[in-house]
Amino acid sequence: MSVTVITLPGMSVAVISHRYDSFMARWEPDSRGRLEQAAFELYGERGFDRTTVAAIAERAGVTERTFFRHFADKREILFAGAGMLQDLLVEAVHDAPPDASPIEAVRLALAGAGAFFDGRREFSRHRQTIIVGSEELRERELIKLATLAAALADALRRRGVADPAAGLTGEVAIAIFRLSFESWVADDAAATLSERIIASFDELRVVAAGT
Amino acid sequence: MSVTVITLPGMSVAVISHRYDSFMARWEPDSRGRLEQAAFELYGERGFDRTTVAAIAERAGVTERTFFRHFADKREILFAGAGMLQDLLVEAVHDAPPDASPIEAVRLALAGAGAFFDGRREFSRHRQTIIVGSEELRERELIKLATLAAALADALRRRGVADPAAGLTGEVAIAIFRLSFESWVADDAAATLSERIIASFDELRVVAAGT
DNA sequence: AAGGTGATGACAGTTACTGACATCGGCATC
DNA sequence: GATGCCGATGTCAGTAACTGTCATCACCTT
Repeated sequence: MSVTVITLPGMSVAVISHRYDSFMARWEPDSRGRLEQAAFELYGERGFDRTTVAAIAERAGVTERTFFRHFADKREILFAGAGMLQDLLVEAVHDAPPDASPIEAVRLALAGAGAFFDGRREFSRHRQTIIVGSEELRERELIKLATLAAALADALRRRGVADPAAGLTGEVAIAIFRLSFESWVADDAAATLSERIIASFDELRVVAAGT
Repeated sequence: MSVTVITLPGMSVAVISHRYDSFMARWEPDSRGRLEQAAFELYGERGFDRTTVAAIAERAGVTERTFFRHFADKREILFAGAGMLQDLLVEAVHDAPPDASPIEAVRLALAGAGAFFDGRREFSRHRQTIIVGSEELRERELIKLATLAAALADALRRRGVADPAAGLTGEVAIAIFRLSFESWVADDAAATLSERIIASFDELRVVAAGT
């Protein structure tokens, strides 16, 4: 049997190709996926702080030790998909038209990523509710975004963007993503994430000019 | 005897006015200051991760329990002064000329705060070395800065700045502060923090215009 | 059939943090 | 100057997040 787990921010799809195992394996397959689901449920039910790793492991039918073999710590289970978003954005920056300015390159990348989230609004909202309910989780979210900003800056440097501009553009891009994302999950208004991102870039131009 | 502790980011000065106590108090005074110093030393010697709270408490001559009465957790001891920087900046934004644009207001505030740090470069460098050496500490630093960004945005709203602009300006200001601070502690070049901050705002105008 | 491998369990140990209660100098009040 | 409250600390037991180490055993390779 082969198990392929596709993980996106907070969401994982386990593609289990049941080659119809001769009989039964020693353990239920996809313990990692079960852990993710159990954690997501429990964090939603009781909140992150009042959920123990023991409870997650129990619901998933494994031991605590197995939890820590799959996830570095109790928070990381909610961010397992962050690497994928980063790859997506870095690639999009890399693939932007060669003559696009730095800000234009990240604008295109973020708008593209926004489209990805637009189909997952309810899920994103649930996840965001969990995260904002815990200081620890917000810390982890911030460091993931900071890493992302650094990766974007690197992608820009590989496009030939010089250094004060590359770092600054990366940081600004992430700030815009964060603000747009927050307003998108908080509002019930119709605007999509992509639209909000694009509007934020316009707003940035106005704000930055006002000196 | 009266003990006044003046705390700045990572640095605390205990002003002990020895009114020459009748005799000796029950414990050595300023346990909080001794804890800060012990922690700072040990984090520098062994790194944050390999320093236990027990070791800090022992060097400071108190019990572990006392550590946690003064500081919420092992990281917070390095950030006890963050509130002061925030008050400084918020006040500076509040006091900016009424006709200053949002970006101009935060620019003035940050440049002023930069001047404050300029006299503490070696100390800032030491502290920064400790922080970048630990993922946990970087997380804490990021959430402190995010809080600061929110406080700046609030200060701008009180100046009458409308909402997409206020939030965005706050975030951008903090991004600039962070980048400038990092380059200031990393470089040996002569430029002061304030100068770097001002240069970053100029850079921002150029970057943001390039759409 | 033999042996290697990978995912898991079992279990003991460390460390961060919390709650509850005891202690006792200093100070205000009487 | 005796009484009593207060605030900072100590003491101690407990919880929960992690880590290191070794055992187990279905599966795969040879």
